[in-house]
Amino acid sequence: MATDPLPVSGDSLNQRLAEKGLRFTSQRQHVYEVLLGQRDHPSAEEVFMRAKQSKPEISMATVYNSLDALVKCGVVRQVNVDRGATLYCSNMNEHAHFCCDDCGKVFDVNLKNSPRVPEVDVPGEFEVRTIDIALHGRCTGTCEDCGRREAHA
Amino acid sequence: MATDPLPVSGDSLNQRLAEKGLRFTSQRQHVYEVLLGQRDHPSAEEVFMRAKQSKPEISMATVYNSLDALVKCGVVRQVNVDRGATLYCSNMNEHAHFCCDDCGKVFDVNLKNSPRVPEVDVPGEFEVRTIDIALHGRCTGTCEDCGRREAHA
DNA sequence: TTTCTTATTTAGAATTATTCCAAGTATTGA
DNA sequence: TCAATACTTGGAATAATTCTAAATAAGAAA
Ligand SMILES: [Mn+2]
Ligand SMILES: [Mn+2]
Ligand SMILES: [Zn+2]
Ligand SMILES: [Zn+2]
Repeated sequence: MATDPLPVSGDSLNQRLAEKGLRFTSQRQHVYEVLLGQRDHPSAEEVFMRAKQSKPEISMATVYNSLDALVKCGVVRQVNVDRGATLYCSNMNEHAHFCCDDCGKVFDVNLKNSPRVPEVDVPGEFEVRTIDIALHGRCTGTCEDCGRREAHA
Repeated sequence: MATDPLPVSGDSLNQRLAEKGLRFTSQRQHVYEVLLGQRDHPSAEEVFMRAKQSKPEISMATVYNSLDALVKCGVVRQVNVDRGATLYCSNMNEHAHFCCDDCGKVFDVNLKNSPRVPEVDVPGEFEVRTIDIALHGRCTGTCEDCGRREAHA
């Protein structure tokens, strides 16, 4: 599916961070660029490995910090689909996630137009901010990884 | 919200397990009863503590095994809302989860009638089996725990 | 029943995922 | 330019889950 046509970048990221009282740093920018560079659903560990390629001195702690900062300022979302590591998604369009229980890969799926968001009966004492929709099942197509539960993407 | 009016029990659990080639054991039954006895959203650790009260010899590994077995045979669902431990829900009615980002508690919320399930555009190569809907926000009501992120329920 | 086969349980070790820490460094704003 | 504070870092610590190998229980067959 189409990913965000307007990913935040440069000064814009700076602003987004500032709005939340967070500072703009080269590490945060770099982590964000890593996410934009390959728009799949990597774990913190995977982001760390990609980030090190062009910034070998970055630390795991900073990757976690940066991911948290990016999530807080709304340019990245967390994806929790199973018992494994949290994944990160840089597509901020409204979409759901399909997770293959067989190969573990996560894919974006579009929500159909109209009432995009499921109609929920939320008691008054709850203030809803975000809604995460996760579909589970199997990818039946040409997934060469299906069958082994290791390979994530 | 109302929890499942027909929780599986006794022979019925036996059958459900058998259908999946799993054996009925006193541990699995006990773990299931623990979940039915307090229908909130405990973590494996929490289930372990509750289970030990009336069956002190049960082990953590068995709790994980039992929870997995119960999930596999469809009488319990897993709930993954954040970076923390996986939670377990014994309410098998169709419902969504509200997770308070402040106090961490998870509550069941009803999906409105009509198209209960969100309309998603799933590419042909995916076979959807289950859909999980998680709402995030804050409980604004009389939550005495709100403000500290420890206490889960 | 008795026996055989295989699944399950158990305690504890091992792994994985994430958070915490203390010291040095960068950023902000006065 | 300086002080205050946020951020980064490597490594230790913790939390969550999985793995292991030996003992036990369950189901099927005889
Ligand atoms: Mn996504
Ligand atoms: Mn529930
Ligand atoms: Zn697959
Ligand atoms: Zn709350």
